[in-house]
Amino acid sequence: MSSNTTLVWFRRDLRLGDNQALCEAAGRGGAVVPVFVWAPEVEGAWAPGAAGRWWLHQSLRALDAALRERGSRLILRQGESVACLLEAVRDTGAGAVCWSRCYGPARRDQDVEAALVEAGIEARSFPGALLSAPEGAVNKQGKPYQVFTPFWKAQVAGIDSGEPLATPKKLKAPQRWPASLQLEELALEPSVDWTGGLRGAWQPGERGADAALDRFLDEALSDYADARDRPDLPGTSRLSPHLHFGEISPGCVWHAVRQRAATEGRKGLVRGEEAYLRQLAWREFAYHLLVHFPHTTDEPLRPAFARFPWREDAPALRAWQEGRTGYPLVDAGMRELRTTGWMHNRVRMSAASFLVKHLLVPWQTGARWFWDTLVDADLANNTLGWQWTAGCGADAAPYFRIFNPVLQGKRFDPAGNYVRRWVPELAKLPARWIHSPWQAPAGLLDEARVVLGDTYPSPIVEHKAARERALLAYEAVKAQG
DNA sequence: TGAAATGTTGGGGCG
DNA sequence: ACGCCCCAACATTTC
Repeated sequence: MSSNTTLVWFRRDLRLGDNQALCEAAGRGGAVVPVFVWAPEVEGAWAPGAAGRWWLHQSLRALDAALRERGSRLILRQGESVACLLEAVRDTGAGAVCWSRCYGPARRDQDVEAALVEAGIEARSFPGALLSAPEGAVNKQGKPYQVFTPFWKAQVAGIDSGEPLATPKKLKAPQRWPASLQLEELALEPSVDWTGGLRGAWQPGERGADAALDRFLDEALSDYADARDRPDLPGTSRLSPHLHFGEISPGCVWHAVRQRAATEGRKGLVRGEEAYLRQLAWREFAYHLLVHFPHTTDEPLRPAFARFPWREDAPALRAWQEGRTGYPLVDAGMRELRTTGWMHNRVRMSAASFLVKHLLVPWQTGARWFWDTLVDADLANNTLGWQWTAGCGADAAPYFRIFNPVLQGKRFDPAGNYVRRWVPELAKLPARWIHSPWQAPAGLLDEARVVLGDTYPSPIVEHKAARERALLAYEAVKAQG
């Protein structure tokens, strides 16, 4: 025990590579004590959901294993963050605490920093979860950006994130390790195991993140501009949960994509690379909005939407959640979500639009369901996505843009293979009818063993009528701007 | 990061 | 050969 021991407070940066806080601690030459504090109460209503807790459990185990390969280990504590950290400082005699900042409405970072400073402990925090720190970013009027493209051009597009920081080869252990809870004691995994589908779909942890990035670069990036909209193809990066938990840094991903152009001797980026970096920039934009408008997790950014005549419709909500709306693309997406904890973004837009516009259920209700079921549930991205869909957010889709789930299916799942995978009771229908089985000739339905209203539901709302109802509801918002 | 309604155009069938 | 109509294809506007 000596005052040149440094605590590394792991937050949502569950990696050893390109980790500023860890490198800072290791570079001091003294002992390093990695600590994770499970303090869900701080986030209040937005404590991690069930799927996110499952992922967190796996990721903490992977982080501990990686630390042990380097002569270290992860200390687990549970309770209020300030109290736990001060206690860990006392237990180890540490003189400093390093961490990667978490951006969001919770004020934990500020509380911890103030408490450490007051206790005479050095506090060093780093912006490792984002490409650029959001606090000071403002437009020419001195206000936060509310439109993506100017934000992209001024704040993100030109970033050169440079070489990622190397992984420390060895971490000096303290003379005696402080007490730690067992991972199981945090009770992050569900008591009734429903996570088989998650286990089959993902490899949480830094190694899984690196593997996902390598696959994406080798197999999907060049076609990303077009294939990213195709839920039937492996055209996306699938990095979202890894990025959420910081198993890979956005700077590392950004650098890897740009490096690809550099090694091929290109000055500019090809379409796919540019399109993917823009997606990473949407993540930055989401955090920018969350930091500057923290109330938008629960309230629409555009105040006029307080007047919107949302409906209470428990049976329709349940049908949506369970993937039995009668619209195959929506149902496929909602079942993919429940099974794997993830849904393709193109389908997220269609499914979310269906809940908000066809069913007139409040976007907050959808956001809450996604929060509990997505392994990549992220307060910034989830808030942005739902407010975008509902038309009440920054740079949002106008309310009168109403997705037609049949047309979206025909356009982006042309052979119907995505629907066949997740809605197997429709698998034998030919592509022509698979997105609108109610229009199929009776003989074909018979051959495909489909009985509407029995083996697969009839549509719970009729598209044209639902569209007109949504447009009528929107009048209430339009009236006074 | 829509879709539907409405408008325009041009090729081809046909009297 | 000509004008007329139909309608697909595309463009524009409206929600």
